[in-house]
Amino acid sequence: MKAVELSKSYNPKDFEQRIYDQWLENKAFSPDKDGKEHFTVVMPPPNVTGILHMGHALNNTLQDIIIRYKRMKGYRTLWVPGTDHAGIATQNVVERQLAREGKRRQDLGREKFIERTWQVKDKHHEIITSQLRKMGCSCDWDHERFTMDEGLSKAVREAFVTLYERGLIYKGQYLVNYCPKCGTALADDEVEYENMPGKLYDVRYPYADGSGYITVATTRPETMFGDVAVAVNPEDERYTAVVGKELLLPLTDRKIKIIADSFVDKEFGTGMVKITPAHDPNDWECGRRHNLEAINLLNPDGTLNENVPEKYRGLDPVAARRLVVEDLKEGGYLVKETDHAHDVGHCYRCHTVVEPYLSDQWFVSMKGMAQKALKALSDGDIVFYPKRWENTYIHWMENIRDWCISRQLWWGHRIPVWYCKDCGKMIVSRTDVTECPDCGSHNLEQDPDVLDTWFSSWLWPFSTLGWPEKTADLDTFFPTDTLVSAYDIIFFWISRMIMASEEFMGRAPFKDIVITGLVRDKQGRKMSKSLGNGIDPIEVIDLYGADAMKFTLCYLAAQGQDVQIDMDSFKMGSRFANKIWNATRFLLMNAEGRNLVPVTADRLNVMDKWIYTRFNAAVTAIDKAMDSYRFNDAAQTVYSFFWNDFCDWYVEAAKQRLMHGSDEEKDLSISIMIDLLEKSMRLMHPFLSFVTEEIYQKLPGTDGLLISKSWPEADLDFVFVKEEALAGHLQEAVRIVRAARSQLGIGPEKRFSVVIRPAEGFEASDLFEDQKALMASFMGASEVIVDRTASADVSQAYPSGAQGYEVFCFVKEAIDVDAEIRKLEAEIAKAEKSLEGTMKKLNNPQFVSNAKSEAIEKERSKKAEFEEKISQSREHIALLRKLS
RNA sequence: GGAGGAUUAGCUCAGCGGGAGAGCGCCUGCCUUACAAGCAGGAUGUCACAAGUUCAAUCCUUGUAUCCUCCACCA
Repeated sequence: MKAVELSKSYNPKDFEQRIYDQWLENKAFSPDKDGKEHFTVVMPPPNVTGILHMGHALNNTLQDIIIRYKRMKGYRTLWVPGTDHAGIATQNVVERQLAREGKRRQDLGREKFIERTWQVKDKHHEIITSQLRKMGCSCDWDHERFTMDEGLSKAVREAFVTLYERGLIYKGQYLVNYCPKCGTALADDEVEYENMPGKLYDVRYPYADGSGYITVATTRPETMFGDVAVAVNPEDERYTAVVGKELLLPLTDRKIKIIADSFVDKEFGTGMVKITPAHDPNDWECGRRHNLEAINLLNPDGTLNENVPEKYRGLDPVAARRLVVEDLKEGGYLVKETDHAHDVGHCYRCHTVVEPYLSDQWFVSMKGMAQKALKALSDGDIVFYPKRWENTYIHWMENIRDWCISRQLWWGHRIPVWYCKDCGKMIVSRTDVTECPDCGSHNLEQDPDVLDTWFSSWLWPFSTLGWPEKTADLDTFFPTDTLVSAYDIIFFWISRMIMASEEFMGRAPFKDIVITGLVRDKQGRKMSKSLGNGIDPIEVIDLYGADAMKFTLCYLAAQGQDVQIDMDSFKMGSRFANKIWNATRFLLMNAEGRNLVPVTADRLNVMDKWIYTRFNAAVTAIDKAMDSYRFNDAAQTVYSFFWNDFCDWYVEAAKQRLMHGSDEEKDLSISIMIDLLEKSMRLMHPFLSFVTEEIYQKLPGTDGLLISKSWPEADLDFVFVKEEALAGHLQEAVRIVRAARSQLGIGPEKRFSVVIRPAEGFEASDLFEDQKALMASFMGASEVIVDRTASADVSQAYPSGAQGYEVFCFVKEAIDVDAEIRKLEAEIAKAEKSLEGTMKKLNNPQFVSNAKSEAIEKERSKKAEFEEKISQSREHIALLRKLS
């Protein structure tokens, strides 16, 4: 045959782009119409605010590996790609742009602002999808979705209106987390708490009747203008007498009462708490229990409003606090200030301090949905990998609170609610409303707010497949199978998808939930834009290639543990890809002019049988690893099979036959290796997609694309347990001689003869005899003699050995006798120590009666081994002594 | 306050109830007609600490220490 010649070095840039285009042209990512079962993965949609980072690379690598594996296994695989409009985050990006131009969003107006945001979306979308292509993601672009495209917008409305009709969505005035900078409400889990230094102020509130005063402790004195009561614990005997008395609120002329409420901690501060319902969640609850008014002190921009005395109006809370403290001090109200570190909520997008803020918002009632979501887990409909995340999920679901879904933003899905400005009617509708159904007025106004971003992404597993329409896709590919995500969005996204799916589809959206770790830098810090410690996947691809990146990430992705990497980490994948390239290059060179023949079991020698056995073991191990999402195990198996077994041992051994064999032997040898290479490409394709595809297409006898070929299922006809063990002995003998050579400082150019003396009944004696030539070449020996009777003059040689045989290297002149004797003595000491441990076990009657029989058997063989080692070494010492 | 994770070679990390592993780094020798991004050989560990369970513990249990993450509360 005429073989293709590979370029001298591995250069992924030469083919990665071309291969990806080829996959696209051949529609290789489309679900195969004839497959057996479906297998669906939906990609967690990246935000269109930025570009993909290493975390995305890890996620998408694992998804791609799963998808490619399942595709080769014959499933109808669909991987749905897409992006998320990312409400606040994207709006912030645009607002920052505007700020640089000295403008605010109000200067543009809603329509123009949204238009501009779409441009930002388009730009980032372009970058993100090109990154995914460069990574080699085999997602079906025909199924790509965006959370704000037409179909998904329809799904959002359907979900909103349906929930409203089911009484699960309501509107009301509540205390919500509010970011003054973003100008919008936030959900509870969008607030990040950070411990900050602060002060605790003890403030005197005088009794209204002038009979003295009480002292309250507060960290936020500026909110005192919203105080409507002071609370004490009903069981606090210190204060039972004063409950009900009136106080005069300092700096104002307002009177408030002392009330009793059990939420007050007697131990904290003075045991007296000022109640400010509009500015503290606990106070809000307390106020509701006691029917107290809530006085809102804040404007939407976070400054103090007309409900505070004039001199404080318009100030931001920090400035107001300073002034209030000053005035309290002056009025003699401030008793003391103490340092008090406490957690302060910050906006998860812009990191501004979040204020509790009283406002009209829309909420989803969550308790009922959480119950169903919990049941999905307990029924085994969903399974977390690793399992420990189930606790996190359960805890969150059991403590769930209603979800604030309205956002005072412009970028997002407009809330599908209209208000009639004439009769005041509220209309919740799936379609746009232009006429009031009650009074017929056309004077309608849509709710100005948009929905939380997650209100669209929680529908992702079915909205992307066409819901609420009954589409063929939905019918075929839903429910999806595996979701791969990092743990930081279990609450935001995963939990809510499960709830939405249970609510709207009546079942879980996916079965397996694979939680990956976070990607960190070498200092263990999370990679982030602000720290500037992120690694751009494209940089990695440019330097090492996509396969190097994929393989390295997979190799490091152990069981949801965080991975710490830097640019150099990817060398490992790069070296491996290079190794594959070069092994192929060598084999193709040797295939030149040869006839490829069918490989049948009866024509195989012991090394052939060994490598086929190893191959099948690798297949089995990878199947097992993939079934439990142990990606690193799979990657390690691939690596050690191809590099250590195939290249280092098998191909090296085959060189003998290739160089010195008959034509027939050469044909057989190269045929076997090409066969194994072809199978290896299939085995490795999920992990190193580009280089395996490129090579596969150049192998003789292949046609079509590797991506669409079948997985190399384990072949029991090519598993040879006995030969595997025999080949192991051969390798060991080779290692012994190589080690001796290295230790004695004998260069590779120096040849010497080797005598192997097998013990009686040693199982590999015949093999050694048969494979003398091969062993000699591995050992660099001038000749190998297998001599059962030790007729050679062994006393002139360097002695060594293993269980079952001894090895004598005829290199008398190189031996430092004293050093070698010391070494052997050390080995004897070590073996004696091991023997002691083994004997302790074997002499222990409880071990013999309780331990598993394999364990006992193993100890017995260890005993024999150690004993042989000791006696062998003693003999060798004696031999060495004769030399000096 | 609650929950979870980590602690194994110089570094990054696998692993496992029965003789301690990988990659990188390091040392020695090799450009052996695929690959120096390579080949061969080698050194390095009280598997955090302490108790317990077990015939047997790096692995299971409990406690301790250090580090990290999440949740809740914080007047």
